[in-house]
Amino acid sequence: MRLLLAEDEKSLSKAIAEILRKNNYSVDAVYDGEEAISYLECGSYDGVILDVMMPKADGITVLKKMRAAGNMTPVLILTAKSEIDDKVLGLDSGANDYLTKPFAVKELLARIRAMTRTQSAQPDSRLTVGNIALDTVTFELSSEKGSYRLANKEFQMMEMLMRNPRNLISTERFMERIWGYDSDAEINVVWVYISYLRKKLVALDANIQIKAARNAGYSLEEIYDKKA
Amino acid sequence: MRLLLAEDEKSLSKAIAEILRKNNYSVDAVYDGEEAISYLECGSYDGVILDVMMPKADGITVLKKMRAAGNMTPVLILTAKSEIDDKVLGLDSGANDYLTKPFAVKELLARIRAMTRTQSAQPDSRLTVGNIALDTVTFELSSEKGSYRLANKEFQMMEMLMRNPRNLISTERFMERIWGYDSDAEINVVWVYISYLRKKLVALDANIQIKAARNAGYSLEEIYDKKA
DNA sequence: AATTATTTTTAGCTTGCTTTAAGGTTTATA
DNA sequence: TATAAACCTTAAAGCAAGCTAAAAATAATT
Repeated sequence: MRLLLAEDEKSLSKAIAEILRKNNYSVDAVYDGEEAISYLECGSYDGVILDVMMPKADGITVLKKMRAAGNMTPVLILTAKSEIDDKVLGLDSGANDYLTKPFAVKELLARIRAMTRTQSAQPDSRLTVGNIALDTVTFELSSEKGSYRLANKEFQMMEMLMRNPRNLISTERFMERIWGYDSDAEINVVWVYISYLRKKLVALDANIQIKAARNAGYSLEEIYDKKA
Repeated sequence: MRLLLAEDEKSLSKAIAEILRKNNYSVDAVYDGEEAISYLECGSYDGVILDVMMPKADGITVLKKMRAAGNMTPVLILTAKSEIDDKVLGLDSGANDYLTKPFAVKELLARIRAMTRTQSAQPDSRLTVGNIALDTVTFELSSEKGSYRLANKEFQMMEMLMRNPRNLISTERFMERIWGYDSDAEINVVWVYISYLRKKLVALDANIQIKAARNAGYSLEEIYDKKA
């Protein structure tokens, strides 16, 4: 599940991002409204968390822009003020929910779950590329040959790959998304998981493979000449 | 007994939800009309409590939509105004009962009991999965081997599992549904009840089991290879 | 008030996911 | 073709999630 977090206060942003990652979300963190807008233009997210007070473009502006552009991704507004005006403004502009700071972590998680469940639960429960399917609910990677229940990190890596087939994803991007910007894990860990995934793909007799592009990253490609 | 509570005023919603949970209902709380509609689409409830004044879609609209979709779950309308017009409007649209705010807790409970008794008592008095049955009236979990009377929390956990066999239910979802998301109980408590239930299932010689998916949740699965 | 039933916490244990480490392989470049 | 850097693979150590028994706390009954 992919989330965009737009919150300018760094320490709060880091704390939230870490919590979300611990709860198996892939998080992109941005620190101002303009950044948020440009991230929303390229990436596809399952949910967006917007602070109201941000430099360059406030949360409501970002929200209005994305709705105007036809982006219906569910949005949770964060606001320090609990004034009715702000709430109404947010909801009128197309927010799905709001939360006033300070908030309980549990409540944030519950609201994100509710928001993403209601809006998008059904459509992308299964990702398929080639003869391989990934169930985003049960974490099962399967083909007609059988299936594996993926572990967490493994799943997130495969999810990123399968959501962008043929697209190059850099090692740093994996690290940033899944482990977080300031994680002290070695880059090596990505290689290890790539290796695990490849082994499973072979066992599943997949007609797709994870191709490495030296110095650039990885991409999911179809196999045309299975010489077996 | 599963209820959907749609009430946008947070503090009131929390209070009602807590009271209902204390009275052995499983409560899903939502805070606007759209959420209510999408919850009604997926879940199956024994009763619905709808506030009239809500953002995005008011209670009457929600009610009309669900009736139009053929959903005959009993509905109790909550309204702050005591005007006849509102009441009539609600009942005309297919509500089973109404209550004007403020109301006495006892009255709310009595009305919910009455409403659910008349309309839906019959259909799902027994849930069965595999060789195991759960009586939702007497709280008895049974097989041909014998039966246990489950305690409250135990029952609610088993009910959630048996209503969605093979489906993954996250630990947080259990917490949210049964304890409420603002409960301060440790997540641990879910593990404890899972353990109790498993022990009983084994004693009942069940051909179903509760499977854990690390970091994801639990699911009720059939056992194919009982090696005994 | 005492007993019993239920719910929650505690704590030690087990399991298996995650990460590191270490040695191997490939590819680019001198 | 030698070297280095990037990448691959496996095994094992480290660590967190989950399990369970038992005790403590709370609620319901007698």
